Amino acid sequence: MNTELCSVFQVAAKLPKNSADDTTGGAMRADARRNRDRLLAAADAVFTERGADASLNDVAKRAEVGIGTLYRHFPTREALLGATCDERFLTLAKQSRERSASLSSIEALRVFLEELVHYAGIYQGLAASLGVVLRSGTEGCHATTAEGQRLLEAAQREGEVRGDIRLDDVVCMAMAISLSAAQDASGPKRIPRLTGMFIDGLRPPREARGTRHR
Amino acid sequence: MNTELCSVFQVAAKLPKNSADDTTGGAMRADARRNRDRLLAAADAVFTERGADASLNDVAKRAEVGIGTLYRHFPTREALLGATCDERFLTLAKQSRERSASLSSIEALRVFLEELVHYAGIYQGLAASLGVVLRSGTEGCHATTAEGQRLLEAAQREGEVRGDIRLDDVVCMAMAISLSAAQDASGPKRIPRLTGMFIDGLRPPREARGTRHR
DNA sequence: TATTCAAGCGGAGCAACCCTCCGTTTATCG
DNA sequence: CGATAAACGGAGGGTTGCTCCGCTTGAATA
Repeated sequence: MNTELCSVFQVAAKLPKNSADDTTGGAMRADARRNRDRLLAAADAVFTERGADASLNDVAKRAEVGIGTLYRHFPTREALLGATCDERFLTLAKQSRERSASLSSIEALRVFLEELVHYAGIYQGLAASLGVVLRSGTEGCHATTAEGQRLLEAAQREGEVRGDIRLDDVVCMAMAISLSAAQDASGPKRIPRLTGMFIDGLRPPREARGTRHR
Repeated sequence: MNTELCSVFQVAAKLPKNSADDTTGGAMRADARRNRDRLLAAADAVFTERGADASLNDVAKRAEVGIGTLYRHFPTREALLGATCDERFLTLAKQSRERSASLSSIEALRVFLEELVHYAGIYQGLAASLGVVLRSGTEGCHATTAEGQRLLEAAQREGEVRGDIRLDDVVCMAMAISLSAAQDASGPKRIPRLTGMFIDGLRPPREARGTRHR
């Protein structure tokens, strides 16, 4: 069915209480917590190595955990993928917030887009569902979209980006760039150039540009 | 021509002689031709119904043909997908050639991209493998990539598109737009805007633009 | 510390799918 | 009408997804 691509992360809500690094004073048994963490680490390794559709048996094996345990913690592949990426998106958002203070609005947006492209490429095949992923509502994804929205609006307020651009459009760009970069060995080297190019495309006609730089 | 273009046609050789509607005075046995046609019809039906990653056993069953026969005619899912889309891509290329005579180079490229996005959506989930499908080597896929290359080079010659853009990049844009549009109900309406946005990103900085218009 | 039991574990096992291999059938040609 | 090579078909081996259920164990309680 088509749901493979689109359903990524929809299931987010069903996950166990505590996120990977938790601290939500969990009612979770110690061995369960341990296994969950091992699974997340193993999943990250395996997905990195073999792509987002690697065998879940491999993940369980690498975690030295029964396959049943994997499915109890993460009822679907999407749930596992979601939990695995969530942390990363959390740090993406956080780092962007810190960094943006010392950058111009358009430059902050550019770096954000570039980072998004990188994150979309951490697992082979993840880029294709990036849009849905970000809409999943998990903590990290929510933080990332909120940050992107913030940067976009700031750039628009300053007249550095056309007013009719939406965050979805930026996400779509990230998908395209990531897909393009994944095609051949020289891809990664082209990311900054492609990113800069498309950010340029977002700018308004020169005569109408910039309340700040004028 | 440049090596980039070559990558688009790499796999071309492996397919059977005659394309879907053939007329290449085939050395193909009558039963083979018949089965091939039935397979194409069945594949189109099944892919339409269940998406581009439907079971190939189902396709064979619907065609009332052994699974071995399916694989002999179409060694990979992409080959089958490519052959199934072949006619459509053929018309895409043809219409683009006709249309482009009365359009500016950049506008012709924009419409081509938009059309490509539409074609990528005929089967649910086809967009995800659009790049591979276009490389399947069927006549229509070849015609479409050739046409895209032609439009791209024309726009570049006129200084309307940056020289370092490759056809692969354009295909990736189509994939991203199609995937993005497939994500929600309002998607299709956003296709023209997204397409325009990407085309804008392809243009060179304004001061360096256009040998023709000025 | 000993007892208790639900939460958690693990992996056998079934179903679905992909794809190959090879014995059988048959279209075509002389 | 043979002869023969092309084409057929589906059994079968390998992989993966996911469930189910008997066994293990953490930790609450006394």
